[in-house]
Amino acid sequence: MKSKFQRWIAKVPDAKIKNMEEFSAVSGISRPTVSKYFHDPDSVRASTRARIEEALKTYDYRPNIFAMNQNRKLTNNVGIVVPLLADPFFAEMARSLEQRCIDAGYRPTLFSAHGDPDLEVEVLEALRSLKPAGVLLAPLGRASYRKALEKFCNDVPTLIFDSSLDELGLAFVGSNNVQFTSHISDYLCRTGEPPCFFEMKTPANPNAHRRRQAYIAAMETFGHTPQVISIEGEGWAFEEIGRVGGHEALSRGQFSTNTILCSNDRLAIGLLTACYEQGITVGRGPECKLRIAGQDGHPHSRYTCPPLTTISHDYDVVSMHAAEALFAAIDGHVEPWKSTRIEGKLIMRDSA
Amino acid sequence: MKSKFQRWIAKVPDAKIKNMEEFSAVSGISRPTVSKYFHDPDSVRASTRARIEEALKTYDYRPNIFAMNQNRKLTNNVGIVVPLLADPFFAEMARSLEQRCIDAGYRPTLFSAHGDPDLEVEVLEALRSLKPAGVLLAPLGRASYRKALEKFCNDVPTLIFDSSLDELGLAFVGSNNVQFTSHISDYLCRTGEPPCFFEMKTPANPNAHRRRQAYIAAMETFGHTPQVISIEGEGWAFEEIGRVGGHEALSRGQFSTNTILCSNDRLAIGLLTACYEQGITVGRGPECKLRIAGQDGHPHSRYTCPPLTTISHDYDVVSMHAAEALFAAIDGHVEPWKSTRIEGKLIMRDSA
DNA sequence: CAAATAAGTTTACGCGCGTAAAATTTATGT
DNA sequence: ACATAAATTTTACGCGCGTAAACTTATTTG
Repeated sequence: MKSKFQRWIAKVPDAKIKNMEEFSAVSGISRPTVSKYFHDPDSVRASTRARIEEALKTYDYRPNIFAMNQNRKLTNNVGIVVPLLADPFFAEMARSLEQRCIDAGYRPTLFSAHGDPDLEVEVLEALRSLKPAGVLLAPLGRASYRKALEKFCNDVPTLIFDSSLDELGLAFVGSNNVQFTSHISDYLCRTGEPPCFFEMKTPANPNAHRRRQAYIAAMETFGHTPQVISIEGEGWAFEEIGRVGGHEALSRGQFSTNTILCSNDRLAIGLLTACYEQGITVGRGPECKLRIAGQDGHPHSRYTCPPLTTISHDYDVVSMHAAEALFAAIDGHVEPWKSTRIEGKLIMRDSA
Repeated sequence: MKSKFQRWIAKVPDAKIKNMEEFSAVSGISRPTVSKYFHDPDSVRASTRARIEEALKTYDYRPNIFAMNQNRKLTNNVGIVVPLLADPFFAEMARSLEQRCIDAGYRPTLFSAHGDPDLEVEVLEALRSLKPAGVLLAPLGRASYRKALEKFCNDVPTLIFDSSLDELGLAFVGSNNVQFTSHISDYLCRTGEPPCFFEMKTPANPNAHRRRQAYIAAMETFGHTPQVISIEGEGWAFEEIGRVGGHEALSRGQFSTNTILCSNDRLAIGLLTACYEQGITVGRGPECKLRIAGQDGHPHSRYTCPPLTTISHDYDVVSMHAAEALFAAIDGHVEPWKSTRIEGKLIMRDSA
């Protein structure tokens, strides 16, 4: 009866293979072995693998993903969650992480909290039901609901990146914000007047606090008086916040030196616009009134006028460490919680 | 025996509900009815719904998504596919569409082809196995593999947005590129010298061709001689292409008037940088040498120096039409293929 | 070449839920 | 109140695949 079925299929190669049963029939390999093959092609003998792949060419069957994931202890899904996909920094990180997941044989799914903590929690809930093998999470920061995250990390292997929350999850991988700010502060001090620090009073991201502190520490090391300008503004529209806050600070003469280090590039971009709108020239030349620097290496920073001097994340290295740490954990290589912070590279351009 | 089980559960409310069977026991509603409820809460009697939701509060059970989707003719998954998520235009469209899907009760999943046509095809393959109820697809354009897309559209209800490919899919919703270019060309002609047109010779997006043609038509209508500057460059790094191409065109004196209309905002941003680097002032003032305008209403265009005059997509309206057309098709409201093109809004800023 | 080991085959069951059919209960209307 | 329609319950089966156990065949090893 089986051979009869086989022959019938052989006569109709266009016939769609409905399930693994039928495919095992036409490939001549038993279903459990076919199942093993799809779980891990290297787990079957080379000759068996060849026969399966031969049949695969003719009948292009693909196992039902829902039925597969239903019973498997672990799916090969990996969730990538960022606070705001519209921010090119996160878009770039997400792209890089997605590629690494695919290369490692996982199925990445991208989620954005769109800047909304409630949505972040909802996303994690949805993610939970996907039974992911692991999750790469860049939390929203201070606005995140600590308890919900904690609970999630207990249930799902989660690697935290970009901004750290205590010792949550498997590990943390991100940039070394202290080094960022120290390094660029040092550069600014050596090349001109010591910088003021331009930031949001209530930043959306906890890294901002580290940067402010690192700025203050750096200035004291160099024997200068730190000056922090904290502007109003809520949410993730950093450019507009920087522009409006910049106008105010400029009008009130709040900047005590001609050099301004911004907490991040997007804020700097807004400040540059404010300067333009007030007719204030920015740059290193003698005719320029102000030097402005950012932090992040935002994809857009090359194209501001003047091009923005900044200190850039090492996107590739951060994403590599993050992905590899997660994959190691998924493979059972348990390690104690650890924080990895990658140094940034100074990018000298015309703005400072 | 059933009541016994029920009582046992009642004594241990912390016990995790494993499946619908157990949940139906503790809720006192039969499993088929519970199943109906999760498929559509309004399909059960109000009193039944109340009892289920009461139990839901105590036991927080959620149906297994894989088992659900396995047998359902249609899942409630909706795929959103964009050519490049790192482009803020698509990031914004994706965000908007995602929200509309959630509001309509669908489960959106975001995909980006990252500018790579091969990846686009792979994404569609992966999407296929998710058995989506529908897909919102912004194709890569000329580089897309027509046949793969066509096959996909035959199998999955697909709405095409942003850039149209013949009469593919259920329908097309996008911006009216002809109106875009005509409108802003008109504005530029009325307020100064007629514009040259600055574009990529081999654009990544087919809308670029429409815009060039509309520019030429508009110029002829106004009795001016059109002049198109087509620069070299492949891929999606438009800013850099615009900057490098801008330098070349400026050095060679290729611009026949003092006004340049760029094919899109990202190209304009690169050109602005090139102008800055050559010390050429851009803007409307008498001291300015050049006027530059873009097209798209890119999120960043407000923050260039000078702020970029552009014509903006009506993001909200486009995403609304796209989402509603797809949902209507999913609900079985079959309509002949149709193209909807939304007009853009002129945003006058300082650059032109 | 026989023994040992690895890989594949049979058989069988379970996962969690969709869904159909028939029986039963509940709501609706005159 | 009673017939009718609507909703729910029972019962039962199937989806496509994971996976365990016992057995058979193929490959490796000494």
